[in-house]
Amino acid sequence: MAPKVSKEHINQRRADILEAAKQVFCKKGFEPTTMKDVVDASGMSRGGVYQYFPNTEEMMRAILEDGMIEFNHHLSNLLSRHEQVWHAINEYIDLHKNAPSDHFGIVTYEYFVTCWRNHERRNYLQHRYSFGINYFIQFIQTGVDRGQFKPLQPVSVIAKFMMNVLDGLLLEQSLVNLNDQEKEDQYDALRFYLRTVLQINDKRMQKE
Amino acid sequence: MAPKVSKEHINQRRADILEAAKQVFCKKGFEPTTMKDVVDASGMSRGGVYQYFPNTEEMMRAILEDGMIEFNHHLSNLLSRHEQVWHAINEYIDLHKNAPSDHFGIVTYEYFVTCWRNHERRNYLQHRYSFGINYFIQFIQTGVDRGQFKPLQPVSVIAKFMMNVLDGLLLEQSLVNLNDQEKEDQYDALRFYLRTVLQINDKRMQKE
DNA sequence: TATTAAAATGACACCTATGTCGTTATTATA
DNA sequence: TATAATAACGACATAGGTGTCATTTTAATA
Repeated sequence: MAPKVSKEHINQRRADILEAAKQVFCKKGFEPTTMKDVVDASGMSRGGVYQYFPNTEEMMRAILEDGMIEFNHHLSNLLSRHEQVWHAINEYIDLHKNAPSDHFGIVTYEYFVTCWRNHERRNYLQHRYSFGINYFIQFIQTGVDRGQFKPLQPVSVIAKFMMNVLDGLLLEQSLVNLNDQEKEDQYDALRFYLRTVLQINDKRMQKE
Repeated sequence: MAPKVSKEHINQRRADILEAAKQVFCKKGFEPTTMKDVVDASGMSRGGVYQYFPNTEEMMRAILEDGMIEFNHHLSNLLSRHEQVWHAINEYIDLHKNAPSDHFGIVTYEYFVTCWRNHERRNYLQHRYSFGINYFIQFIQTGVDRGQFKPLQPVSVIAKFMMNVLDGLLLEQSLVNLNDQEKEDQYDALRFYLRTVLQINDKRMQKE
């Protein structure tokens, strides 16, 4: 006989569980969250949840994947939408700056900061990291190709530095008390570095 | 009657437990480490360890405090040892760069990255953060006072940015595969930013 | 050497999460 | 409407960590 429920139903169920899991993660953090927590939050039965995910690790991974897809969707065509690459970079930075202020960002850090003791998790982080770096490299290289940047350091070094700073800022915002001005100042400092090291070619650009 | 053992004995015992705890932390990470782990690693009895520390949180805190004292010891008189503040900053950066490569650095991050769900831990991080920032501010301000720097951004902003970058680099080194050259490049990028934003006044300094 | 404060021991009862599995409810097909 | 595949349920046995406490050992003093 054919399968018992529709694909949509399965997907919905899965999404419900992930929604519940994300809520618990945001409230308790990743490590302390137990399968029991998610079961309770989802309103489903123990066996029911286990049918979809064997542990919180898989749930987290699934949430991250979904988030990645959404993030890429936001960024799609970024470079083709801006003649000035510097504007594209600023849009990226702004998107980063205005990330949702739930705890999920910091929970993601918690998840990755422990990857040194989990091979699979480490590989996954490495993959994400490379992806992010390549994104930035592509940005900068496009600026160089269009004759807008004349970088004083290797493009890959600048890309890594940018990523490092952005990650650090998200962390900093979540953990220590920074007011809006201090936050803005830090992003300004990043822009200052980028403007300087990229030697942006257009006078108009340097103001913003 | 007088107390049963000497102060030295108590301190030694305490130090032994912390040594064992640190080893377990480095091997397993902070969260997964149980009191049982530390008891087993220390070779003491359950009750014996509990007489000194009620949980792993207190152990971690004690280890951090000891480390802080040692770090300050390394840095003592840094500013008075260098006429050129830029050299002092570089010594600081080098000390950071050559931090021991055991896992304790990253375990410390794990500990602090979860502080948003633990008030006491958060206060402690805030205290540490302020301390670090003030250290950097003092550096830069001294350079300004000595007429060596002409910063293009507020001193406190530069200090925070520097701290952010250094923290990020430690994290990056621990989690993703960076070879020595890439690592060096990232520290160079930080120095590039600092040289530029501080407008170091002495031509000789700008080379190194 | 005898005394005694307290350091150290380890067994114990309690608690909570885990993963499984036999049973029940559900729904797409015949 | 009957049926059969399977989604969903929830009780259960297991495992491991926790904090305590009565008991034993230790070493500074008298």
